[in-house]
Amino acid sequence: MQLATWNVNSLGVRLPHLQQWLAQQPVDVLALQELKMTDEKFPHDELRAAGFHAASFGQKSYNGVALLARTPLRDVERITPCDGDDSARLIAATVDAPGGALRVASAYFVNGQAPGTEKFDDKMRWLDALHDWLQGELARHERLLLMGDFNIAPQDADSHAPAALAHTVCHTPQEKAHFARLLALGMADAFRLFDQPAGSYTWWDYRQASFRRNQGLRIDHILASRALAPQVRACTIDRIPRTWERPSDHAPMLVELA
DNA sequence: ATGTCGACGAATCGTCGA
Repeated sequence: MQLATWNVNSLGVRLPHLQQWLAQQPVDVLALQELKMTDEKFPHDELRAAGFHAASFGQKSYNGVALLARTPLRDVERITPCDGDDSARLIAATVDAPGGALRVASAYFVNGQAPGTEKFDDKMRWLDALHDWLQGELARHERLLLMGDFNIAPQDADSHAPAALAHTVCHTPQEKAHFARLLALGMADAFRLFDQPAGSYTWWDYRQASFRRNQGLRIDHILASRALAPQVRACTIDRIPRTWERPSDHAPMLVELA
């Protein structure tokens, strides 16, 4: 069974990319982020034609997440974990899987702009709230995958310039501590269950020819619960869609479950 | 610091967010 996560940076613009990718990629479940559209505009017909059931949690202009699956999505929840923040950043659903039902979530974490800004403080609060939601969700669903754009590069190996960028967004000790707290709930960073090539990233800035120079960050992640981690067979990043015309700035990450 | 994108409103660019 193959699952994946992809920040498409506007589904309106990237639907053709998504269709092309799905046509050549045997994924069973896909978590999407940054739809940048309302649920009314979500392309259910096109995705049904591609063979997928879908549930979206969209909003105008910004944010927006979705889950796609070849089998029906059950018990869909659209979650705003942080009091006072109604942005569409988290959706969860249950899907059938070989080893039993699987709870999957697609998350678009607050970006945070820069340490010291109000938006960074918002990010810290949202991360706290996400932690508490995940703790509860794990109590309800032993077999759980949290997939999405975390906007955190958890280790030095996850940044092309860990020293120079140490005090910038996605790199700060506070953000890394939040990532560690999520792992401490019993989650495994699926990508790091395996030996990986150096310079493995999921996001490259559109500016400064960052992709060509592989100046990226690994900020998109798939976390597997304790019960599920032993079934993870592989975790990879597909850089190919980042080479296409008018690409998303993020590449998809895939995980294979036994 | 930012050379790039994308959405939006009210322009055919400025502003915000990433």
